[in-house]
Amino acid sequence: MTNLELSWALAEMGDLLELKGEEPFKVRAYQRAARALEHLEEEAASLYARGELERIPGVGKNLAKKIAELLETGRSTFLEQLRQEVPPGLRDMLAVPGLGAKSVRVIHQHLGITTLEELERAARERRIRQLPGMGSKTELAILRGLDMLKENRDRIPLGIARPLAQLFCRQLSALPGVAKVEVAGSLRRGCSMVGDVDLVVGVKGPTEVKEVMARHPQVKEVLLEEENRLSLRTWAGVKVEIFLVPEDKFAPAWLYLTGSPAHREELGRFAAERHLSLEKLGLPRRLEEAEASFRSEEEFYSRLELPFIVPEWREGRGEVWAAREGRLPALITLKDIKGDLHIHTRYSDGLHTIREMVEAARARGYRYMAITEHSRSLAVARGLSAEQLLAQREEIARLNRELDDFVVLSGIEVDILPDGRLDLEDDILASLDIVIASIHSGFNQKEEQIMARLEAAMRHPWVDIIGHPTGRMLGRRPSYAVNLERLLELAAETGTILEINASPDRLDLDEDAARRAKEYGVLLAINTDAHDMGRLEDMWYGITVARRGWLGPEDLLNTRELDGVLKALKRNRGNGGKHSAPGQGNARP
DNA sequence: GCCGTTTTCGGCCCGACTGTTTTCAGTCG
Repeated sequence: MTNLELSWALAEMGDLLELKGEEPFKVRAYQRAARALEHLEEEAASLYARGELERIPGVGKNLAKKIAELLETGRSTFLEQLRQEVPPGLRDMLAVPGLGAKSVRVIHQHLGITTLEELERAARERRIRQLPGMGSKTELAILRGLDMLKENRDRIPLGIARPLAQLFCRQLSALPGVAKVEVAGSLRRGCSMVGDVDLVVGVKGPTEVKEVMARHPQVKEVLLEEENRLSLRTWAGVKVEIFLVPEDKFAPAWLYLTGSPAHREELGRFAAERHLSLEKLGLPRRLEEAEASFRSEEEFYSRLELPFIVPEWREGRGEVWAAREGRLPALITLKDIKGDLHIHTRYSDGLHTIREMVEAARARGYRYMAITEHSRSLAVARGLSAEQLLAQREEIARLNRELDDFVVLSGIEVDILPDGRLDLEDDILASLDIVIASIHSGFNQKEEQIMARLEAAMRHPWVDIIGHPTGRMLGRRPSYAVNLERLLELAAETGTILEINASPDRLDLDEDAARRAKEYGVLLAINTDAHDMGRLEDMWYGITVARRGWLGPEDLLNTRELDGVLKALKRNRGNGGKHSAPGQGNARP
């Protein structure tokens, strides 16, 4: 059993315990362990083999036993018992914004409701408002929340779809008769939200792919089965489409299934101009018509005298002609990234120490990183006071004296308070190497107020970067009332860098905003906002956003060497290009 | 249920916001 599956199991136990009314700290212990497993460097199975499960942060004797059972048997008697005790639909109800475990319990106990459908009916029939502690507003909030869920139904964030796809790919690759497995569809194109997980399986001879997948422990039901196609739904509600193709037809099928349809249309128009037809070049009109016409996508594109167009660009936004005319940006890859400028550690709400995060960053080949904890007002994240921040700066200075091939920048993710002030004094901000300013409160303010806060931050002499500029949480929370054009205008005017927050929960700025930013000449930084070592890997998601936004390495801050990064910061340009000396209280630009 | 540079018990993530309420409970970040 993989770490991911263990994590899912523990998270489900946590949810079910919470629905049972267990004490919050116990529930949190399960959730914390689930998170730790999700991003563990090493497979839990090998830790188990060495008897070291309890080295996982948040895993003690009890959880180690439960994990061991899952690893040994693939099952958990505890989880199965919980599933018996708590109706499964209650867990779905937790996903309704505004509904927590307490309310779900009240609703279940009084009305016997166990599904989202029953919940909606009860709300429409005004039966929720009669329950203790609930009123008409709660009832309306539930209906609104259900609407939002429906909108997002069958839409999964990339960050959930991708690990699941990788898991299935690995397992399918190991089956006899399978030559090759790849992801296709919107997931391969790197869309932030995807409808389903499309997998293309190239087969050579008899295979049991369909049989194995139909009884896979992650699979809840088989939606459709055809000779060369299997459609599934997982327990987590993700739709998975598996397409079986003969090995020699793999490339055309993969190209076809990757899409997008708009890209295929654009290719068609481009081909027509040249009196060619896509079918004759080997791209089928329907999957069933795929022939063994080319062996790689590169080969197909070259038949059209085009350079290879990466999946992230295949959206029918003019990429074909741009490719032809050499107007596509240089392809950015993970190798272009020289450092990560938004990192949390145990000082605030991160999981690992500065040293551990540094080691993880060095292992990725980075040259630098910025430690940017939350500031004081974000108490939930144990935000740092000025004193704690200065102590941390000392530790960073000591570490830097030790390191000869890596630099740790001392920074902060300072809160932009509801009134537009920053959460730390100017002289503190001035003494740091880099300052990210972010909004974490007052999400419901009107556009005027939100923009006034962002403007104040961007005009602030010591704010270098605006973190997750729109505040959206994918599939969970819309952005606050940002006027994007005005934001970009201000960023350009003030020389403030905007973040592409690479956390798959956010992807903020998104690809469209990133593309607009480039037009405004605004510099962008891809930051992971990592709270543990494993999540440094989220850089991949940020790269995907950048590619889809047609950004090249030159449009980004952290593709530069450290010297170039420092020179691009507002604080080091406003005063004649001199780097600010820590603690000197530099003159304002 | 986890954890420990004062602890093997008693903390642990706190405060704003909202709605349902006459003083607070639940949710969320």
